[in-house]
Amino acid sequence: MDKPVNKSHPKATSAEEKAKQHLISVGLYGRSVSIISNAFRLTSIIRSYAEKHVFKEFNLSFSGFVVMWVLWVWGDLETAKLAKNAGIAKSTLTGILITLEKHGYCQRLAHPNDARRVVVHINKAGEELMEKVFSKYHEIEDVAVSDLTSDEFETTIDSLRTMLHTMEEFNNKGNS
Amino acid sequence: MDKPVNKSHPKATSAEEKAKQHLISVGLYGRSVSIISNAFRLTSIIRSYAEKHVFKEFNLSFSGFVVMWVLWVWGDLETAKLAKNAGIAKSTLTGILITLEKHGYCQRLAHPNDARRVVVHINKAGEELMEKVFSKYHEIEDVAVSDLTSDEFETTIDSLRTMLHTMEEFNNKGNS
DNA sequence: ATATAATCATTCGTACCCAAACGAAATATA
DNA sequence: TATATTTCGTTTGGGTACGAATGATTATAT
Repeated sequence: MDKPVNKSHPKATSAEEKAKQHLISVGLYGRSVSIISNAFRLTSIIRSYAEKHVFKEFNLSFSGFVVMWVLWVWGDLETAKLAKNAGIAKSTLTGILITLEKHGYCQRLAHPNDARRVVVHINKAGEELMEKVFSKYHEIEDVAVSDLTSDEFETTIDSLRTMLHTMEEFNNKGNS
Repeated sequence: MDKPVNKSHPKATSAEEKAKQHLISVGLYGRSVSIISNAFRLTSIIRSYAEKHVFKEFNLSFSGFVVMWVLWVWGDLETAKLAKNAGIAKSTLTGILITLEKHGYCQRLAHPNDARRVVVHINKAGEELMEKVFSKYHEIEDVAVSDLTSDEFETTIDSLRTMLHTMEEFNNKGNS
């Protein structure tokens, strides 16, 4: 799967190079641009590809997939935790759950002790869905990393975890 | 800015570990999950942080920022190219341009030779906006990479470029 | 020259997305 | 035991987000 260690550096896309030149001209260029904006470009492409070639046939949006993914991994969850883990606002979740329930993938249940709360339960159809959809989606992930060397692969896993950790802490400081 | 070379491997978040265990239990775990889903989590956090702490005060959505960014870097552009470079559908761009024009950041001009086409021009107010907004946004990018070692930094730039290139080619094969 | 086809941006319908306002229910205070 | 206060999910309103249909304009064929 992984390539051997020696490899030349990949060239920047024309968009990346154009942006760099412009930023230099206005005195705002910094190297972190190359990491973060390429991360955005990459996730954007993977997302739209998955939406078109995997999720569409199951009447699933990307966010619908993420919500189902969280339910699949964590099991029954209250809406507040579900929204947080899925990275969306709880008001957004309401609409997504309506869509998911319509297709029978999950259902809202009353909380046994607290009539304000709602527990979301993944249905049998939802579990069967996720086994099919995730394995198809995962094929795309495998394609995305298929040209990385072993060293790049391992280092990039570490880097993304580190950046994620840094931003989560940075984010929490502003909300406390 | 960059850290020295020696560093321990960062731990996976509880969400990543939980997901891994579940995927192993259903026989669907692959290592690429750790890269791509963490990339999604990272960009999602950066995006929402920037929306809340940078873009909001300028009446700018994330997509509005990206559209302005493309105009800023490339100069006047026809709508089709603008949408493609911004990574959104043409029909989406129409609504975003209405919002951006309302705030005076850009304007639509008639194409000199072809009455069907529309050229989007960045206004003076738009350029001044971008110098302010981009430098603030860029501070977030710098925070995100601030805990990477020099080696991680350089390798991750290469990895992201390679993955981007792989996915762009993969994407083009399906559309030809 | 006139009909047909290709090519534009926009509109439409449906779904997502958030913050703020809302109403119901649980808890704290008196 | 009233009555605030807090804590829930949902609704609302403005703004994306997409594919498909639309209508206007240009290019091409006959």
